[in-house]
Amino acid sequence: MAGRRAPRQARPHPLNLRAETTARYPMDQITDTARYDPAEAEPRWQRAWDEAGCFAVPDLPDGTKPKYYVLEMFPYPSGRIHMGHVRNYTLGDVVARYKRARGFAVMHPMGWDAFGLPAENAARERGIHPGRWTWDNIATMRGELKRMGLSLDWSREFATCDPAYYGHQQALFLDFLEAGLVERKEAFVNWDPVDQTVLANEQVIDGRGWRSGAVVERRKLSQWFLRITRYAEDLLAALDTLDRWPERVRTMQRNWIGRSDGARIRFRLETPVDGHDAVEVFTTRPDTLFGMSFLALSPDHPLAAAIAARDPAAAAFVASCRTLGTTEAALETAEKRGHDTGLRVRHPFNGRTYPVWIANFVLMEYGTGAIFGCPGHDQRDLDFARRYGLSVTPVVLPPGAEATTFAIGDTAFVEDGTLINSDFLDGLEVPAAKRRIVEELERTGQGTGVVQWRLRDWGISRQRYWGCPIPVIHCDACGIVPVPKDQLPVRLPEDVDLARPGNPLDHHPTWKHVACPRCRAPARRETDTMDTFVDSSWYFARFTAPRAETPTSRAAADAWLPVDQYIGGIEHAILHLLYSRFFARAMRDTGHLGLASGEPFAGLFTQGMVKHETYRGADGRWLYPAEVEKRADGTAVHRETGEPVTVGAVEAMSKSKRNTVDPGAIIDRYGADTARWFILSDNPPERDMEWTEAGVAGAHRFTQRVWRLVQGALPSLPPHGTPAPAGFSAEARALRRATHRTIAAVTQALETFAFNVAVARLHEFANAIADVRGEDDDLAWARREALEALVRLFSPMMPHLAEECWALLAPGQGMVATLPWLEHDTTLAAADTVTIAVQVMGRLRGTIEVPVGADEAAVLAAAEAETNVARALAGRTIRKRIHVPGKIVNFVL
RNA sequence: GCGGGCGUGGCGGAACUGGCAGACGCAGCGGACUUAAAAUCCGCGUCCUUCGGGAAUUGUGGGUUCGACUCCCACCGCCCGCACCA
Repeated sequence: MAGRRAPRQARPHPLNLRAETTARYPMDQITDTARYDPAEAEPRWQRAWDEAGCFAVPDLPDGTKPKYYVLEMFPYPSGRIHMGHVRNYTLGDVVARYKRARGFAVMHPMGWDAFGLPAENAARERGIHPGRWTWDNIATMRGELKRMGLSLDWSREFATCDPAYYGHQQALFLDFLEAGLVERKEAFVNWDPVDQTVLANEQVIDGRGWRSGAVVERRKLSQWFLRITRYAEDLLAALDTLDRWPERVRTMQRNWIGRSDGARIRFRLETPVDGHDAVEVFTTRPDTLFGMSFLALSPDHPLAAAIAARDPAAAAFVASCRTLGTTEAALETAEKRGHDTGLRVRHPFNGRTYPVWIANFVLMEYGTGAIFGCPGHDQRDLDFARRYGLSVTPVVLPPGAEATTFAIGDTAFVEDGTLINSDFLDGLEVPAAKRRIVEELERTGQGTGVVQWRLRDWGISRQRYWGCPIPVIHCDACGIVPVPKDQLPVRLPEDVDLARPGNPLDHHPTWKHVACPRCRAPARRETDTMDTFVDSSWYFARFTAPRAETPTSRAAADAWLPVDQYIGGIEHAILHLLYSRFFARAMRDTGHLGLASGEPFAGLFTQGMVKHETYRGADGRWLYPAEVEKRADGTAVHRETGEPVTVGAVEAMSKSKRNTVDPGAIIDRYGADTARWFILSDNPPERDMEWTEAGVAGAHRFTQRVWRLVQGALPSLPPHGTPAPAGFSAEARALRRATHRTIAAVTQALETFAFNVAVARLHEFANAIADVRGEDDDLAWARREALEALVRLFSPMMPHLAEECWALLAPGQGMVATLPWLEHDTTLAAADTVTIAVQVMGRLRGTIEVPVGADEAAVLAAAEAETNVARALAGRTIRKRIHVPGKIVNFVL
């Protein structure tokens, strides 16, 4: 999932391989044996965590600890992990490790979003079976993820392409079918006539298929739909309860669901056509009904089809609209065009008739596929009316305008005002006019007030091989027959021909031919597979009991759900998250979950992209960062050839621009902790970050600095667990204050996803520890306290280094991964004295150091006495003295 | 067009509930250590300075306040999402 729409990472360039690059990095030339060696230490600690089972949790928690479910969007197994994955999983791992230390039973699983088109493309291009390609990629990527030291419960791992997973998905489908949540209906699709397949909207580029280049047709096909619209009201309303979701994601979902309040109005046709004697339109502006000038049908409207059947000109017009494609972009750029059918409809109230047009800008998918045109108060209708010379009557008067002189030019008036030229609505304001006319329409049986949704049912049919088969059978006698549950999973056949265009399951020689489960007559399997978004719509529930015999184990699901913290890319703000919200409700209503709220993700965090500078060689070709050497003078050259390199813009890492950095190469060179620390330190995690070599090197310096700090201090430290001395010097008290303030600050930062702030506080703390030089017993004790705190505070971010330091500081005292989080001591964090800023007329003139809780008179006296302040005050009268205890003094003259 | 968000040094960014703007890191410059380099450590935002300090500065203009990065109004710029949605 993560990475399906996001830019995909490149295959590693040969230059990224370890043997090629590490020799250039200076750290390998260093002979200092005291250096921390992540390549040796990290795998060792990963084994230790694994053997101790630190991160495994049972399906049914024992109830001694509160639960916390951390989930990152699971990856699509595209080949190798990329920096986007590293960022995503690092963020989740910090949360998981922190919450574990805070005493929660933490569920933190990982799996694979393993169905999808790239596997079929790879099969075609390289002759590898999609399953083989996918499982190989999973093996590679699992190894790469394990090297990151993530605190995952790997015993829960699964891949969605495994029949052990998708069989349960088929069972869910059958339950949804029985509950009336699945529907088979005709729908328009993007049809590629060369590849003979349905294309997703994003696979249509400029009206052509992305692979074949053929002009895409709009074709009506029978498709399977999940009835997400049944939950539209709840999916919208419940957004208000998701207070730990980003506001913009909620806004995007609101727009997507798109509630609009309006009316349906019936217009009688003067001459019935083929059984149609009326047209129903939807409008949000029933108040403008008296400003009507025409009625327009979508080219896909049934009445348009009926007209086209009799009228070649109409048929030609409808056909020309079809070739435009269904992408929003294609519709947007299209000019408004129409065809006058010659038919007329009668107005519900004024007795007049108006022409019926077929117009290319009217969408069949929204409302009723027909509109009434009011050019005075709708820009689209106005454009259309001007083009075809249709009448324009203003019926809403802008505030302050004069009814006798007001006229519409090239801009429709779409705001509120007072109704004119509108019979019984005259004089009413727009909201009142809307209410009044709906009453009138309902009273006369010509219309009704309705709520219209933009959200459409979810078409899940895909004519693809590498997806979950839809478990139904088509029988000529019995119709659509569900596959009996005891025959699940319906497995994909292994032997397929992907070279032929069209649906591989459909032209498989034997697979689809089965006996009808009901009447035993020869029948055919459904050959469509499900949209891969289905796979990712319930995986979070399956993780709670990944080996259960049924899709979920109710006890496990109810114990662990909802996910407390979900983390992933903003590119899934609408579809994946909306589909999952729908699935949680549908699963609840079919008994698979107890989740009363229907909300699968209580908290959501969307991380930013990872970007990098781009480089071009002398010949204009893109170069990988690993091929480029930055010179001290700021110029860049090719490492091998020495030719100059042009440094371009910082852009999202992408294969096509080759501005990718291979995580494996970074771990080889610096270790996982360095990569994690850099990713967390650079900027706030919701923003896009720039990956820079200098930044990684800086992060790596810090790991070595910490190691030196601990090693250097070790000989002079009292043993772990030594009781505190009776008293502390001022210097020792200051260090302890720094320790306890840092505990408080880092805790606060981790709670609020301000990981970059946590990193900054830990830098400061390390500086503070290094600044303290004395050897007295009390100071040594405070230094141990500080170093132990430092290590434990950075442990969620650099877990391996933390273990390695902890083993030095407290040998035989267990692993940091199993230690509780530190609590700060408010008393120790409190200062004895405080620095107060002294202002004169709001300008800073000096600072004074006063005891905490000093009385106001003393503080003011000290402030006035400060030399620089005194000079500023000399010869002036103080009119007012402001004193904010512990903060500031301000003298007003 | 509608909706959401953001503007702070050369760069990424920090700043609690309105109280010392620029923490921390990166880059750059200077210094220490070294035969030298790397590594490491120290110092440095701008302008003026009589070296005490002073002035300007958080996109722009106004306002509230003893005091504004923070609150209010107007404007400018950038980013993201949606859109013939009737």
